[in-house]
Formats: sequence, structure tokens, C-alpha cells
Amino acid sequence: MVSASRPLSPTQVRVLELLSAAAKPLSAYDLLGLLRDEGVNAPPTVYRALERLMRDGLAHRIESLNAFVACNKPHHSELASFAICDHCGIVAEFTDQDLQARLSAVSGRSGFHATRMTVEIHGHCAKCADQAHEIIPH
Amino acid sequence: MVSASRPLSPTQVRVLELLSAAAKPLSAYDLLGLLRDEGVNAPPTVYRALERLMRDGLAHRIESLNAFVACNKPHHSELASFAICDHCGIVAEFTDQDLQARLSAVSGRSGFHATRMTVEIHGHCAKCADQAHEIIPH
DNA sequence: TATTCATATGTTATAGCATAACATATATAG
DNA sequence: CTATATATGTTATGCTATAACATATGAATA
Repeated sequence: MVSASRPLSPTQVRVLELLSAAAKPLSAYDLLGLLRDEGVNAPPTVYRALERLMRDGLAHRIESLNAFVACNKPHHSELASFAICDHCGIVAEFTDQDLQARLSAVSGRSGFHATRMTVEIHGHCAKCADQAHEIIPH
Repeated sequence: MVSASRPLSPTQVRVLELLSAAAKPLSAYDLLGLLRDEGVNAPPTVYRALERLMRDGLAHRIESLNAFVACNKPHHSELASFAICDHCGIVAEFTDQDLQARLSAVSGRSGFHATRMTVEIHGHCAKCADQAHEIIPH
């Protein structure tokens, strides 16, 4: 039997809701702050919920921000890439098959076997590109 | 006048030497540990040296490891990508023009203007791929 | 020379991110 | 009923990074 995974717990659902509602990536401590009212008092609970969500492909970690976002579409083990506006903080998730293929090919040339890829592009979104006076560095 | 930048300070040179000599990425605190003998006592000095080295393209930050590596070749504002073995920890730097072009194109479709890209591929190097019994997670 | 400016470093303290280790609770499978 | 897997609670700790202010040094120039 393939052992269907359990449904999300209330805490896991809440974390996912908060991520989905946020305009920007949230750090684990952002989430903790939002959940204190609801009886979540310590980091491990948040990190554990995030682990589960990422395992299920429902959330992603943005490595260059140490923060998390809800997955904007159901992935099927595809490469998720991110465009991150350093001005307004918005993150756009996109996937590109060719990109993944090329990454696998390039890294695989030397016999490297890829299991996970992080692609994060920083810059300015269309909205902010015009009025980009100040650049907020990573 | 184009204001040539100053030469690296002794501390900056030492940090670069340590990164170059290391088989794996070093964290700022790894570096701090190695420099304590030499009179460096606090994190800011290390972070400042790393800043300078990265500004000059002599070192890179690996976002998914919170660690740093020496640049393995003089870049000219090209995209540096990394293949990271989760088993032995070795990091291979590579560049691929087409990859950068494709990334710019894909993200730029929506009017996004890219200024910096992070590409980090985790997996197993050729050496470790065979005997990959245990997988060291990120 | 004296002044100014940019750069680097020292120093102290703190903020922010993440996990170890152990206890408790609950549901489901066998 | 018991064993197992999963989730959470709780306490403590460790790792990563920067703020804020002081000091030093060298190069450019008035």
C-alpha cells in the first residue's frame, strides 16, 4: 500500500493560509509573531509546519531571503524559480522546463547528479523598475 | 578619472587565501575561527572583508549554505552558478552564457529587470554519486 | 603641513535565523 | 491493546548577521 499522507494539521493549515495571504515572503519569525495569538509559542512548531508544507510542495523557501512563500501552483516536481523585487519585496514564482533541462545538462556534464535546484533572480519588478531610485540590497 | 580601487588589505587577502585553500565553502564564523590567532576577534571584520571580496568578484556567497567560496576564475559580470555535493560538500562553480540569457529572458517577460541571479544546484558529485548511501540534506 | 575624505578595522551589543533534546498527545494500523 | 507515526510543547542553545560608535591609516589636496 502506498500510504496516503495525512491531511494537514490545523497549525500547518494556518501557516499555509498566512503565507498565501502575504504579499511578500514571510520569515519563520514573522509567522511565529502572527501565530502567538493562536497559542503557538516557539520556533520549532513553525519550522516543523514549514517542513511539512515544503515536503508536500505547498510552500517554498527563498534561500536568499531566509523566508518562505506559498507555492502558487501545484507542482509536479518541477523546478520552481523566483523573481524577487528588491524594491517592493514581491516575489513571482515561475517554472520553465527548458531551464531545468539546461541546468541538469550543464551540471550533469561532469557527472553531477542534481536533486534540488535553487534559482532566485533579484532585481526590480515592472512596477518598480520605472521609479527605481533606491535599490534595496539583498 | 576612473578611481582605481585600493589593493586588498592584509585581512582581505587572508580571507581570500583561506577561502581558496578550503575544499568546501566556509561560513563567516569558520573564517573567524581561523583568524582568531591572527588578531581578528569579531564577526564584523570578517563580514566586511567578505563584502569587499564579493564586490570585487573574488568571492561568492552560497545562499543555500550561508557560506562563502573563492571565485575560481575572473568573471566579467557573468552569471556564476554552483553545483553543490550534499555528500562531500564540494562546490563546483560554472558559468553558462545561454543559461543567463534564458533566465533574463524568462524573468524579463513580465517586465522584470534582473540585477543579480542565484543558481545553486544540490545533488551528488560524480565521486559520491556511486557510493551515495547517505544523503546529507541541505 | 594641515585638512579632508575614503576605507578599514576595533569593539560592544544585539537582532535574526534555526535546531537539539526531551516530553507529551493523538490517531491509526496491526 | 499495543506499536508506530506524526504533531506539538518546552527549554535551551547555537549559528548567522548587523547596528552603532570609536579609532586608525593612507591618499588627495588646499
